[in-house]
Amino acid sequence: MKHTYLYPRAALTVDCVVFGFDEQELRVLLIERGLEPFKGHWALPGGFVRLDETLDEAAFRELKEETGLEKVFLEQLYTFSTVDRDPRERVISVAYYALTKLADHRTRAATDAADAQWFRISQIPALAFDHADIFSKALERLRGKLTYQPIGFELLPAKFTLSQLQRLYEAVLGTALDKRNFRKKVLSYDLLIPLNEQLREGPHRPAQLFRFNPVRYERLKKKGFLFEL
Amino acid sequence: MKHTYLYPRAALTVDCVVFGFDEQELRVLLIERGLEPFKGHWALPGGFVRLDETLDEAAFRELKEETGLEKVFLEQLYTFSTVDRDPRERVISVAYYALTKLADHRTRAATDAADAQWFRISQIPALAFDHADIFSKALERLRGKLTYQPIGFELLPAKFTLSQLQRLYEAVLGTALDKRNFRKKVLSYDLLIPLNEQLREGPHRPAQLFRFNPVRYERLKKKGFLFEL
DNA sequence: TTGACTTCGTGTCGTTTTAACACGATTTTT
DNA sequence: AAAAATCGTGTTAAAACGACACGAAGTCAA
Repeated sequence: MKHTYLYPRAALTVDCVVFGFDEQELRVLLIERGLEPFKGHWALPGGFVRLDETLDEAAFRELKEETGLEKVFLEQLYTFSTVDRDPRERVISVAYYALTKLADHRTRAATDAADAQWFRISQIPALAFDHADIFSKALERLRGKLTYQPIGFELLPAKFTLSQLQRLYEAVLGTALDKRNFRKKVLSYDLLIPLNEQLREGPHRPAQLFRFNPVRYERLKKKGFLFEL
Repeated sequence: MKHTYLYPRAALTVDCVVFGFDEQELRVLLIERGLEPFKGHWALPGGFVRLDETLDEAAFRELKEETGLEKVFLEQLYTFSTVDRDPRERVISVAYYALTKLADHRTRAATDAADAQWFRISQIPALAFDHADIFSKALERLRGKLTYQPIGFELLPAKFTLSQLQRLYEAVLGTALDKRNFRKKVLSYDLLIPLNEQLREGPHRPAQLFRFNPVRYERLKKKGFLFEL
C-alpha cells in the first residue's frame, strides 16, 4: 500500500484492560513484555493497529493473539495521546476495556507461551508506558457503568447465584449491599431466569441458579430503559 | 522530523461537535468545506493532529482556528476508525464534543472568513465523511451526561433564569418537565446563586437571575456526588 | 442421630423521594 | 383599567428506599 504523506502520521495502538472476577475480588489480565521498551515489565495486552482493520477489530485480534481470549465483551474506553507516552516515537493508544469469565481463561493462560497473569486489582505491579492511567480510567468506567447497565453478567459464568452476583457488585463498587434489598431490586428487573438447578458447594443450603435474559434486556434497552444498581 | 517506519501509521484528525443553545433549540456549529474531498459540503470543525501536540490540544487549536471559539467546555467522545471513512487514505478521527454559549459566537461567525453556521439539530444538512455518525454519538452523550452532571450551565449565559435552564433541559432531553418539580430539584442541589438582578424582557413579570456556583460543584464532586435531573 | 455450622431465602415498616397538579403575583401594552 | 404574558410557589398521594432477623436446607463430625 503506497501513500503520499500529506499529513503527519502517528503509530496507533490498542490496549485492553481485561477484567475478570474470581468470586472474591476483581482481577485484571496483564502480560509480561518480552521486548524493549519496558522489557520484563507488566503491561496491558495490546499492539499496533493495522491499516486495513478498524480499532475494534484490532482490539479483538490482539486480545486473541496475546491472551487467547475470544468473544468477550469489549468496549472502547478513551484515547491516550500524551506526546512522550512511548519512548520510541509518537504513539497514540486507543484503550478498550473487556469483561470476561475468569474460569474460561485460567487453563488457557497456563498453557500459553506468553506470560499472562490475572492480578487482583488491589495488587497490580508497576506497569509499562502510561498503562496505570489507562487502568484507572477503565476501573472508573466499570464502576460507573455497572450501576446503570447490567454488564455484571459478563463477568460471571452462564449460570450463577444471586449471592455470586451480589459479591461481584460489592467487589466492584467497594461497598457492602443489603442482601434482601439487593435481591428485591435485581429480580424486579426481570432480567434473570431461574433454572431448575441449584449450586451445592459446601456444608450449607444449596443456592438457586439463574441465567441472564439477554432478550429481555434488549427489549428494555429499546424502551430507553436504564438498569439501576 | 525523520522517522523509521517500524509500524503502520495513520493520519489522525480531531473533529468537534460544538453545541449551542438559542433559548429555543439546541444547535450545532458546522463549517463549509473549502477543499476536496467533500468540497462545498458541511462538516464538523476539525483537522489533522500534529506530532507535537496532544489530542486535547489539537481539538482546542482547531476549534479556535476554524471557528474562533476559545475556552469552551471540551471533552473527548469516541474514536472513529472505519477503514474507508476518508476517501483519500486511512484516517482515524478522535471526536470531541464542546459546549458553548451561543451568544458569544454569533458576531464572530459573521465576520469570520470561513463559513461557519449554527444549525438547529432538527435541521442538519448532509455532512461530509462519517460526521453524521459522530454527531449522533455526541448528541446521545450529551443527553446522557446532562442528567447526571450539571453541564447545562456551559450552554447558558453567565446569568440565567430558571425558566431558561428548564427550556434547555427540555430541548436537550426532548421531554416536557414540570415547572415546580424542576425548580425544587435544581435548587435543592444548592448549585445556583441568586443574584440581585432580574431579567425583564417582555410584557410580563420579570424573572430572578442566577449564576452557577462552580466552587460548590467542585466540592460536591469530591464527595463523589452526582447531580441528577 | 444429633447437634454444630454455614449459607440460602424471605417480608415489614417507617422514611424519603417522586409525580401530579393550579393559581395569584408582577410587569407591559393598549 | 383591563388584557396578556411569564414568574413563582405548596400539598398530597403513590412509589421507592433502607434498615432489619430468622427459619430452611444442606454438610460434617462426634
